[in-house]
Amino acid sequence: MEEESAILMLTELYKQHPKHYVAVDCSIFGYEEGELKLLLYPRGFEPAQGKWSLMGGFVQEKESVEEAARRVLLQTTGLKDIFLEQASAFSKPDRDAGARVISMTFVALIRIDIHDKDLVRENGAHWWPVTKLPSLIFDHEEIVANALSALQQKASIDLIGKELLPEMFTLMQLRNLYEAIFQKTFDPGNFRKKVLSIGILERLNIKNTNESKKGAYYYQFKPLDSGLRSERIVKFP
Amino acid sequence: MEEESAILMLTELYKQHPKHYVAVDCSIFGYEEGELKLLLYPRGFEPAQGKWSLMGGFVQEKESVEEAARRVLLQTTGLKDIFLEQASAFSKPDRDAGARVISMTFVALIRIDIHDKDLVRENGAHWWPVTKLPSLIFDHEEIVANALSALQQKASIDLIGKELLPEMFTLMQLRNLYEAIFQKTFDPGNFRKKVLSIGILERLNIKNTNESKKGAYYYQFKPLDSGLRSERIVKFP
DNA sequence: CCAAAAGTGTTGCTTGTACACCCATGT
DNA sequence: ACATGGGTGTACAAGCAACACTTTTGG
Repeated sequence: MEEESAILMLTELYKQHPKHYVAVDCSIFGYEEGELKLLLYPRGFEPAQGKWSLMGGFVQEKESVEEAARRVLLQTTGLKDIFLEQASAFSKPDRDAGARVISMTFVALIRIDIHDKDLVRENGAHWWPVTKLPSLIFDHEEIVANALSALQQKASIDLIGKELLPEMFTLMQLRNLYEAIFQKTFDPGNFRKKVLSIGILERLNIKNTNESKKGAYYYQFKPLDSGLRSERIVKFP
Repeated sequence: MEEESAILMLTELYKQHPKHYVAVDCSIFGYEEGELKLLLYPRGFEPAQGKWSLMGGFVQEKESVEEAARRVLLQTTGLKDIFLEQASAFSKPDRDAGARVISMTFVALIRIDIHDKDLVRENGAHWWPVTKLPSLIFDHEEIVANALSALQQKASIDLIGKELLPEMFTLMQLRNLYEAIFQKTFDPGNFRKKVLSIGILERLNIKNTNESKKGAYYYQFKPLDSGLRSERIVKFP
């Protein structure tokens, strides 16, 4: 009773303060045809018709911002269990033309080879190479720049690829992914040695003979439960 | 006109969604007597009376979350122009007993030697060594853990100290700060060489003779405008 | 045969790390 | 005199970058 009335008082205290719309905006990255790509949606209505936009949505009453972001991703790509990480909050009072909206932004990594292409097409969405992005709505260009540098940061600490590449991949494919993320080339020999030295890749006895004459072994990430996955890279680029 | 009515429609669209209280919670770090300390406020009322809490406040209509955080910091420490950086958002629907509150958290670094001690005392606040923190309200312990690792991350990329130490400091003082942040010792000789090799410190012709028999030169951070401050450390700990 | 990628090896440079060592001085 | 921190030097190991070289095979 004591306790309950105390909470009531607290609730009263809060009422002096304004409430806000809270949104999530997701920078959804994928990798295809040697390029890092971003999933964008066209705006069908004014203001800013014709401009492109990150996928987003509003945070509802009984969900955390992460849950809201996962809901949005499921709705738009049909995928559960994808990599999702908080980036920065964007909150300038006038950042959205419609109303004051505080946006929590996320970085999502998706395997383009398994997402629901029909669902994406249905929404009019399009995968844009990050090197040739169109003009974006509101402050979304700033959000994307922020997401990209968060992605680079992550890629230089952890070996990513599980989230963006197919189950099996060659070391050249992994290197091309890293070159797409950092927009620079890596020495093939050194890249191979560094990546293998981490010890989280497993060579399969299958070769890819499409992309080279000699044929390159496929690799996969060791299963998470298979004992020792040290996981850490000290520094990448 | 076209434009205005379009914005009206947009505003209508937003109205389907709930609004939320948005708060900022600041992990305010300082350095004193060889220890890294966190500024905490006692809760004078139920629920959770007697527990301690981070300094926070609600985001108002016409301010960004950063502006809200700066406002809170000014109110509680009397300091403007302090280092402030976003950490993570915390948003579980039931994280606050009073109501559903979404909290954006920040890391703030302040120089204990110049903050307004009276103002802090007035609020009943207390500087706690991070190694001996009391029990905190709600999810604030999780927020602090997150802030601490963000601080370590930052300290390993940039040379911090300007934000926490007095204008002039000896290299031992700087090393002690880093030892407090990482909770490990650093080799004095190696630390000195590494830090000086960055080239952003300037030796003064003044010696500190209090803390050692021989006396140690004071250093300061080179003024920002003095040409080349490369600023980057590759990796610290 | 030749181009192109796969895969391995070598070498030199930079960095980190663990120390040893002398210096200055207050107690 | 000696303990304490200041400051410099050295020696070894680890990691990285540049690049040479061999292998394989489709065109």
